[in-house]
Amino acid sequence: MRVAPSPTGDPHVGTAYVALFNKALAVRTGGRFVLRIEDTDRNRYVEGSEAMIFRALRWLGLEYDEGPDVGGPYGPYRQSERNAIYREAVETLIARGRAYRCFCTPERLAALREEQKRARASFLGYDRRCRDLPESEIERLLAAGTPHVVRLATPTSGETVVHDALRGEIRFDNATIDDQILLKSDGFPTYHLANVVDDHHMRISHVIRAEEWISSTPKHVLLYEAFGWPMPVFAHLPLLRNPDRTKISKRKNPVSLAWYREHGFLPEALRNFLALLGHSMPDEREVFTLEEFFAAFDPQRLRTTEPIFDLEKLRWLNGEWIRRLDPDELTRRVLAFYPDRYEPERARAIAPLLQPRLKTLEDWPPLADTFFFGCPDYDPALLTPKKVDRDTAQRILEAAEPAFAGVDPFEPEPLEATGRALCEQLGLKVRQVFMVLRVAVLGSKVSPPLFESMAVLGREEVLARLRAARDKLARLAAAEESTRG
RNA sequence: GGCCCCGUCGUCUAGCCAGGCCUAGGACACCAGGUUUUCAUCCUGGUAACACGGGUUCGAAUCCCGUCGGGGUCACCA
Repeated sequence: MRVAPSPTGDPHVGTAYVALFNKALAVRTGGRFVLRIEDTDRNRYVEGSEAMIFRALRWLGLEYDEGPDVGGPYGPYRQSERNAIYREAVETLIARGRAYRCFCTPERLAALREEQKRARASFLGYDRRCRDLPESEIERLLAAGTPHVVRLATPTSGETVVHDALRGEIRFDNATIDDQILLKSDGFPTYHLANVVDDHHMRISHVIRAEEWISSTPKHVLLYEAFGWPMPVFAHLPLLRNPDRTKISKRKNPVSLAWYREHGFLPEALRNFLALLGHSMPDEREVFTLEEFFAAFDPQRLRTTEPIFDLEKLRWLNGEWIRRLDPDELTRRVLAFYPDRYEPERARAIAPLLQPRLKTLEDWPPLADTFFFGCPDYDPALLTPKKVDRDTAQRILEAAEPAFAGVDPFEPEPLEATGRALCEQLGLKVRQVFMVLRVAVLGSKVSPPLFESMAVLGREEVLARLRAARDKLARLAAAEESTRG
């Protein structure tokens, strides 16, 4: 089993999806999971993206048994380093008459394509002009150093049958199969050749890849046959979709694995979510670990209908995973996510308070910052919520200061007792009083539980904020007074 | 357009292979209620689907055919 991404930019969520199921089957069957870098297109090569692929797969916990940076018995695992193998393979094919050299220029091919399109030809593809070039002509062109490619000589009649483990037999009329280019004029192989040759040499038993490859699979079958190699098992996973059901794409949906990491998604949640798309657990469980997934993975339970990547459900799942984290672990994740921003001990203290309130790690700062960087400069109007006029708010704040000053120990239970006594004393509703205190102490109408928060802040800080709130209210009153006057 | 794949609530899915247990179950989202100190968590309930048409059968979401719909692919990219 293998995953074979191209180093052409940010590692793609589809790569992780395919990797996950390949790895799952490897784990289930005791096979090996291989990472191969398909870097045969020098134009699309992006510096550094290979390292990003390594990192992304490890981040998700999809370690590979063989790969460019871990080695293995069938390396090298980078196609750009395997050119001699492909050239030899191509020579074999030519010698057997299953491939041929083509000297047509890209310009001629483009013109050909144009013409076929204009004529609404049912077959779009190479017209095989070079397929039966006389030996002498080939010699002459070769001697002249004419650039050329090597093409697969597909049968012109009959049909090629692809056995897809998920979809059964898929039949293709050979007349509709193009004479695919195998070796480009720059000497690099195309995907089709390199993929087949490498899968064979690397002992890949199951080719599990995305649905978009179905239509080129007959070419691969033809290649295996031409080489006389045993056929691997093919299985095509459904393509991940945008909300409009088109193939998942950058414009319509985040596809970069780094994006998910950088936006506070947990690897546990992302891989759990991916596993949910296209495969179901026998007991219909939706939240499960990688290990549980591997243990329960059953190729029979793979689906072929194309799933829409629902970010909302991912966010829900991420929240589930955050809630499952041990508070110590949540703290570690947060500190790693926001390096050097939060004091660790206090972060640990509020972690259990914020835990049920986070969907992603990005939800942390708005709730947490008030515990680290002082009370935010909130709108004084927040101190007079519904059913609380200014005088009442003033009374609450004035009474709160001495009341909380005397609480000892400064912990949630006694603080709450004091808070409730205060309500009684003022003859006000808990709801009203607590909201005013919440805004005064935390600077927001939305916060973790009030008294737990106060305990974390400490007596001095709480009293200071209470005083500041009182001043704020007084200034507001004065301002209104002068406006009126 | 040719070829190919796919079609159960808005979304992810169970059920389909081995037809009756399905007045189609679960989850997300949404709506309503409850707990609560705000928000969230948590709990309860609700709306909501077998694309359509034939056929086979005592009986079809499940098997067959067709239609329609969606998607993929047709590069010296993978």
